[in-house]
Amino acid sequence: MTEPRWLDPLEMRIWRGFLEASLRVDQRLDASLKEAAGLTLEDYEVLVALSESEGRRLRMSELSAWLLHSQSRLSHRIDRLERRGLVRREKCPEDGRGLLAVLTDDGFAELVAAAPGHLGDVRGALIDLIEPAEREVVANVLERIVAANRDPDTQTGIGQAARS
Amino acid sequence: MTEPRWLDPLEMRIWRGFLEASLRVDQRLDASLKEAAGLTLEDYEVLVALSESEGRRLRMSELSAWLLHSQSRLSHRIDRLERRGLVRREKCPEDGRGLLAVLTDDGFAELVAAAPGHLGDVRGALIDLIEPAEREVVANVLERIVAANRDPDTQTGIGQAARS
DNA sequence: CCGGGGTGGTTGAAAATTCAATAATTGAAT
DNA sequence: ATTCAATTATTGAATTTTCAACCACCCCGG
Repeated sequence: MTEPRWLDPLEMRIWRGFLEASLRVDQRLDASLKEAAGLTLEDYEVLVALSESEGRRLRMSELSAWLLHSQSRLSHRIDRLERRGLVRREKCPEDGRGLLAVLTDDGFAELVAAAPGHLGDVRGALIDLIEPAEREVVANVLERIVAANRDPDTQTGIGQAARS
Repeated sequence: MTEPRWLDPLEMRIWRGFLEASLRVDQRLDASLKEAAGLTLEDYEVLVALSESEGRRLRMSELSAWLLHSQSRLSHRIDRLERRGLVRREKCPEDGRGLLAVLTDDGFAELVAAAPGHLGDVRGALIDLIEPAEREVVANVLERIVAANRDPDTQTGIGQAARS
């Protein structure tokens, strides 16, 4: 109950900026992708993950972990992509419980068609806005944030972990 | 049309880091807030916006613009908050079309109760991870990103924005 | 071989979001 | 006054996400 240390102006700029930048970049990329290719940014990420994997296939559980989504959410999403013919499910040979999401040729083709435009959006919305001299700092900060917020919840003194 | 310039390793670290950091920070704050106060991060943002406004009230349209949400989405969200008694609607005296979302005393109390814990989370998940020497750069970059992705018009010229 | 405990994934219903259509009001032009 | 276009917000249906229950299979100990 002690008086919390409030955010000073610089900290507030970072916090608000982070929140708004995330939203805006996401909204812009999503809208652009949807209009140009009929794909959600999430759909696109699914296709990317599969296309970069051995045999263009991935276990459902690995894919959901990579996407930072629940298995249920992924399952429904794959349903929709499968209905559109961009992905199909295959039984996992090594583990009878498992399923593989496999990128179809159609799916790969849609990815290839969408990629250049999307790449341009990523540059326009984010990358080209960061000066070369700033890039190393930004990359390091982002990676530190990712690491600190990775699942192993028992994070280093999060200041207020003592509140079951 | 031309061969797209792919992302180099540093650019890729930034892009991936940005995407993952956004998701992780959001998920963590949302989970923490939900557990500690029964509020979504979005609910919380609604209460904050109202609490900081004249008379703790705001036009629906202003609120939705501030939150970067559609009016429909806000309307449904206010339905839920109103059902819980944290917010109520009032007719706008100056414009018969308008409605004001007004923060109730209960709503303000919940905000006050949730704020210290949330503030700690924001520090733990984001602010404290950025070295003092890095902060100015980070704030500037984020604000540049926000500005470049603000609604005005679809800066279709993906190549690059205005070169000053 | 059999029985548990744990993992991988799906399912369906509930909750939230999006999308298109609608109603009410304003401001401006006729 | 009256009409017309634009603005404000809500509504309900379709889509998507979340949540909890569930099934099938793996692994391991008896």
